[in-house]
Amino acid sequence: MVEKQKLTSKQKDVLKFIYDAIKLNNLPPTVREIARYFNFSSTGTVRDYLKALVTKGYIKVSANKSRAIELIRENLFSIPILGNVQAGLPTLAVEEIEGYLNLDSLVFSDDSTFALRVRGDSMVGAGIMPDDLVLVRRQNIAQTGETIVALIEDEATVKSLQRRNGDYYLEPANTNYDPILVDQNVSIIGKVISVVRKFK
Amino acid sequence: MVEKQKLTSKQKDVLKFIYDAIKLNNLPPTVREIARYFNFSSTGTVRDYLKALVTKGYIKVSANKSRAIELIRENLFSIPILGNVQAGLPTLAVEEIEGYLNLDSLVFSDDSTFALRVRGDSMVGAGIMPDDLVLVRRQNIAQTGETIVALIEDEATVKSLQRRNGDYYLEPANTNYDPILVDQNVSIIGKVISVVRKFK
DNA sequence: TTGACGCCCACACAAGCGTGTGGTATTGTG
DNA sequence: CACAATACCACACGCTTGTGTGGGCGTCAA
Repeated sequence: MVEKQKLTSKQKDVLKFIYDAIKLNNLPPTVREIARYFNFSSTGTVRDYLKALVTKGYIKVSANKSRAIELIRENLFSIPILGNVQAGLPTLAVEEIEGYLNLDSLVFSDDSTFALRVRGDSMVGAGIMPDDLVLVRRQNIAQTGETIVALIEDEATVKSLQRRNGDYYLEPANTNYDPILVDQNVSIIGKVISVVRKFK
Repeated sequence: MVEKQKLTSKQKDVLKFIYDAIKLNNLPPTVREIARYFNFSSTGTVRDYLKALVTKGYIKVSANKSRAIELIRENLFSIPILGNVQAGLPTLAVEEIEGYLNLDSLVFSDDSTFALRVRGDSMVGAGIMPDDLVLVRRQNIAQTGETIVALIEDEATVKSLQRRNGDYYLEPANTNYDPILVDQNVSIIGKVISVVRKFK
């Protein structure tokens, strides 16, 4: 990792303005927008600041592109997954980051993906609780062991697909319920690709 | 709830390109960059697409500003929640939609939100399984009954905060484990706001 | 005292850019 | 059938934009 050099307070001001613009407007400022804000009568002044911020490792600018100021930091669209958490830290330490939670596949889902609110407790053993939301990709086949959504006489249910003695069963994860034989009354709607639970 | 208008597949392509540009380069594309990517020989074509995306409520553009394309997150990052599922439908019927799963809070988060991979089975009773990801909002206080992340001697753990006889306890949701008294060795890191589990 | 650096300025230029104004063709709906 | 929407096109206008080239003044370490 490149050592970051110290900024002067004015350079910090400029960086903060750029940072705020990106956060608030989702759009980096132009050279002239920066100049206007700081009452610089010359765009060259801004260029000097940007150059300083670049050489000190705080931003990245692409040549000949408008608004092409990039903050050197992690992506806005993902959430860091922490490997471990340390005490008393107000912000995150970079070294702790194990990866990033990427919800891309959900964001640009086509019509074949939907969410279903879980009713009943037949899958609590698999950590799928009542009122959880399961994300389902529509498909009418599934593999053994997968968690699926099936339709039993017009009722949607979330179960695990299992095979025993050549027959397929919808198996609950709760000993209070019995497995259901997959026959012509049962159709597979889709496969559960994710479980999401929100707390207030 | 505002009805979300459908996009054509080409419009979706354009929207995805914009989304990718913002995500990858942290910079919305210019009209001509979009035209170049799709081999449009006219910028007017792009304007037509942008206009369609605006009127359908997916983006917002500011006049006379370069790259001023903004994603409207509520629409982009949501998935329909179905109240019930009907048999044999290749696509979704609008009447079924109970609401929208908004992943906004997950996708766009500030620095105070992070994800933590759950280790151990102490919360399986609450549907929080090993290897699940919990989304945590940093805060050092919590209310009784909330699921929290606490630090016990430098080890992060997910538990339910409970109160008994004037004392606070970190209570597991697994009878194999005992509650832990909240004393000076225990500090609250944050509150679990969501649980996400992904299936391959 | 030389030079690097921070912090400003003026002016100019070519390319970049959003927008305006006009088209054509196809498709689906009332 | 008319009409709207979609999906493109050409061309031009004028503002916007990053960049080039030049300068000045002050500070601080070598």
